[in-house]
Amino acid sequence: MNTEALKKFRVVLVEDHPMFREQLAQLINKEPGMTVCGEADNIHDAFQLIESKAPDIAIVDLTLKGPSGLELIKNLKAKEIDVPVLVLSMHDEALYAERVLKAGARGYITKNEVSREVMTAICAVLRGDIYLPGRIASRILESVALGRKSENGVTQLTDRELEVFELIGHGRSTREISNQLHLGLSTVDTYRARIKTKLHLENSSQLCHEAIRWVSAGQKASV
Amino acid sequence: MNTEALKKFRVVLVEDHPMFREQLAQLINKEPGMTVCGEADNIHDAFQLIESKAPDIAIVDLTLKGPSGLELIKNLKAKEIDVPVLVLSMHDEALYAERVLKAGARGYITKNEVSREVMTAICAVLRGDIYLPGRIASRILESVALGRKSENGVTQLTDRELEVFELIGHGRSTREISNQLHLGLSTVDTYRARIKTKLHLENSSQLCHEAIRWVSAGQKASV
DNA sequence: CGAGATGTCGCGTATTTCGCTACGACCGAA
DNA sequence: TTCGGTCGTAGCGAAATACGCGACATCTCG
Repeated sequence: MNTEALKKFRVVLVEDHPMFREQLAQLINKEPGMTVCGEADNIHDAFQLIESKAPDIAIVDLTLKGPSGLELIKNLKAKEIDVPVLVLSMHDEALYAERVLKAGARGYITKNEVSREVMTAICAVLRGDIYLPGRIASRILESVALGRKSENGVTQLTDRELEVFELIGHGRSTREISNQLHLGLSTVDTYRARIKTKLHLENSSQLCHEAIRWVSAGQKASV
Repeated sequence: MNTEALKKFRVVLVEDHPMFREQLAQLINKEPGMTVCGEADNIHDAFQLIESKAPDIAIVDLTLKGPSGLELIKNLKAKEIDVPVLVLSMHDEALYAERVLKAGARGYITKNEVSREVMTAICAVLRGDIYLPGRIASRILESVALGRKSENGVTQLTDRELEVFELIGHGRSTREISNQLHLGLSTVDTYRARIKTKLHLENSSQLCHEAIRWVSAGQKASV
């Protein structure tokens, strides 16, 4: 409207559901102090966009077609492009939150939030804060309180554990793994248990789930 | 605006992502000839809502927490509640479109559409037409034309089986699935068995593996 | 040296899987 | 209309697996 409105916060959206992106853009543009300065639906375009526009904040969906938003965050960090990232995810899981935070994101919200929550998060991140909904924050803090030495995720697995983890990710059963690795059944079982502990997984379904995601993500995810 | 606007089309929304629902509601209410007359985030509430309000159209998300939107459509049909349903799905696959159409829905669009496309679909369904984006329509016709013998795997799963398959793909255990779907444990077990047979899978590890592959591939483009 | 991490394994119980059976509803072909 | 097939639902019992606990030998690092 007037000249003083020039100093709006500039936002980049990275989200591959056009409809969702559109509405998110609308939500942001409606806000007097903000404006969407670019949109992308894959990490390649997103990277270039962020590099060229240097926005005040990037809102990134975690599950894009192609490489996930996590990659984008890591790439940005690797290239030392210092833009605060707010992750918008479909997954209501502390595990993902931890990873993206570790990768350098400044906030993690899910698509289950109402838009007010989203604005709150955006503002917090713009202010320089880190934003996490209480539900997820408490789960993360819990695991930290339980004596976690920084390193989250797969990095803290021992060689053997990782080996087993990857075989699980390839759809092998415990028995098959024990044969393939010439180990006792119970040994593999122990590894499974330890992996579950380290990765904060509840049961074997989740273990399987994470292992497969890990494997098909091509390992390059979290070095 | 004026009195003649009284005869607005009344819309019910069934969608469990608050943010998305909110924006969708706004989109509809912004339209002069339409108004949102109710919202629900699960099929139980949705059913009662639709029964009591008798809207001119229901826009239903396919993937809700609990039983899927497909169930809702079937229930409505079973009770002979005759409201046109427009399905809004995350999946860009003819597979789902076919199923919901067969169940009685009058339209199928994905969250990949821009909002104008959504309005187009709503209007078409209100007019009594069946609406399908060309991309999906052609794929359906194609498979019909091909006589349908090809049946590559997942296609031949029944609705229920597919539902279970997807939940497995999200890392849910059999127990969790039975709770979520309000089925007996053994029922879910039967579905697992049938899925394994149809997909030629040896054991639960492979089932899990395939399910997760399917789910994570399903969000992106398709065949 | 001693504490802790790692690789290896077993045991007993709780849970899950798996193969089989079953049954009503529905649907299409004979 | 009857027969055979599919679908959704569910139970049962045996076998397999998961899970929590403990154990012990190395190895490594402070």
